[in-house]
Amino acid sequence: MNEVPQISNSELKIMKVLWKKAPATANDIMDHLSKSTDWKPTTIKTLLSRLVKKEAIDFEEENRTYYYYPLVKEKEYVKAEGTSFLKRVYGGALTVMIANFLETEELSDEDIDELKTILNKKKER
Amino acid sequence: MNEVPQISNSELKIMKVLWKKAPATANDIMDHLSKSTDWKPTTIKTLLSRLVKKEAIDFEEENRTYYYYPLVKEKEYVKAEGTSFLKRVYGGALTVMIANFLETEELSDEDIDELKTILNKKKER
DNA sequence: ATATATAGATTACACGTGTAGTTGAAAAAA
DNA sequence: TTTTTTCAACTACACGTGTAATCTATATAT
Repeated sequence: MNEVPQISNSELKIMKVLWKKAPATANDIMDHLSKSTDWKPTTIKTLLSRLVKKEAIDFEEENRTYYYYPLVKEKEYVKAEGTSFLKRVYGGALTVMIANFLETEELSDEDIDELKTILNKKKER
Repeated sequence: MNEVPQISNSELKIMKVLWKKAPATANDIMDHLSKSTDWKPTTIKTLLSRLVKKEAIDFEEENRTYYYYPLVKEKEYVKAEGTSFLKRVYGGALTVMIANFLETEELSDEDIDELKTILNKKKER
């Protein structure tokens, strides 16, 4: 479990596609992202190259085409980002952070029940 | 309630000092931060200037010295960052995010009780 | 066999950021 | 009054990022 490299916002969009479906070619990714961005194909190539360099992804070649797949797992990334956010904004105070989200955001009754269930399970153990 | 400007990591350290105690001079800030960073005074000046430009802070002059104070409130910043993090990493799924934090981080029994209390209050309303 | 399309590699370029050094003007000290 | 200190302003400079355009080599179509 190596360090999770820094992944920029644009790069993250690529990662998300690969986490959903890999291996994928640059064109596959282009298709996925054409709805939400208007990136040119070269932009995607650039981002892919940078991600390879950072060892966030890797690829295998077949007939002059690269099939990319993630090296960094989504779980790892999410964990790392969460920890970093927690530290940067809340100085690491998890409870404060969660309390803050609970208080300032909208939650349905179902959401609330779900979270309570998790809390209960957590306590038992 | 204007938009919260982009505040970088280094700038955030300055903001945190000002949120704790304002108005403050560059030297005051230097003192506060000398324990946790080894920034040169000019670095702090630069960051202060950038924050003024972004209208995250402002200042009043007295005897050729600037007394800085925040324009962006901590609450506003924290809210904005939280929302942005939530969207970027979790696609906006608050419950998923909280559930994830609850599951992967350590929580004391007291923490758990506190959070449950918040949830209960939330539901009543 | 030659022209064209295609994939990846290389180059580009502006803007934000981290981190200062230098300059200029005013205040304080000598 | 001349020197020194002290602010803030201006300049610097490398690196990451967002976003491509161009180049090069191969594959494909004619």
